[in-house]
Amino acid sequence: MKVHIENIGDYLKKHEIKPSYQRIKVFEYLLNTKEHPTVDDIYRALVDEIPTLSKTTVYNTLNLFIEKQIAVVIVIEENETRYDVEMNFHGHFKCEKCGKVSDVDIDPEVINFDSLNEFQINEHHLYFKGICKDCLEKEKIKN
Amino acid sequence: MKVHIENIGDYLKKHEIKPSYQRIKVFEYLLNTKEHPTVDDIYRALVDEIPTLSKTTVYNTLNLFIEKQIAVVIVIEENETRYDVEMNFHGHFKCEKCGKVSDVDIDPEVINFDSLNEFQINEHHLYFKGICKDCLEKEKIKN
DNA sequence: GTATCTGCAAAACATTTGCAATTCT
DNA sequence: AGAATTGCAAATGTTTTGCAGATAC
Repeated sequence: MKVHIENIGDYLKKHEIKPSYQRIKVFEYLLNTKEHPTVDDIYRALVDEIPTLSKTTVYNTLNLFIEKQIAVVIVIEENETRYDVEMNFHGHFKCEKCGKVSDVDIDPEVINFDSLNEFQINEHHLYFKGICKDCLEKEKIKN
Repeated sequence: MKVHIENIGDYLKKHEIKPSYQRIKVFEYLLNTKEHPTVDDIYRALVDEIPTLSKTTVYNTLNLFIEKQIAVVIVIEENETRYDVEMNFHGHFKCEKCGKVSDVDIDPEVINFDSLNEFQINEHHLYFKGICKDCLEKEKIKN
């Protein structure tokens, strides 16, 4: 599902982003995790490896990625801004029990409603909330 | 498109909400406007009529509406929490030019993807961004 | 050596909380 | 009077900004 990227430095350069150590690490983390992390998740995941890291740099880096269109913001809940580097068309599901956010494959053809014809659509955001498989099974076992 | 409600006081009572003046006015505003307003929009719209109104009350009121399930939060963008009292299944479109948020009719049947089968879905949120009809026409006229 | 990038501290916002005053019945 | 509601002021949390020092080419 995730984009395959040979070399992060080259990928950043291709998108006019100078590949600093911090930027490579943030991008690498976004690429390797499936958690659609928040700024705080990213910061906490990297601060051990980069002890001087600041949240400002994480913010700067993410805003740059978004400007250069190699990442998108996903906001499933208020007060919880998450980031995604998977740029293919897909939806997101958030489990209300465990809080995990998963990707959902969606055929873009399906989202061609008549009611959208009057608009020029630039972005689709499809969010679903509920209970994930794992949490459903855990509940079954309990009962 | 909007729900038809005879009497807001009775409607609030039916949902176990004591119909104070502030609550009636906030609900009335949500019902009559199509703008999917933010807290600030609501506050600014009502403060002339209710000069003692505070944002805290608007927040309290909206949180109560959400708890009692007569309103929902819509978050199309980070840092922009909006509210909607239309509880039927529908999507939202936000114009990137004029900032207006419109309702989008969607057949719920269409949103039955195989990829969602492994989840128990409790909420759907469908957001679209782009340029609205009016802004597209304004651009045409300019050129 | 000059541009850029990083990260601290402070500022800017949005939302929540504690609590005292007000209102409603 | 008693219970609920309102709204001020302060607290909290998130994101942005200004700027000085560090880093890279």
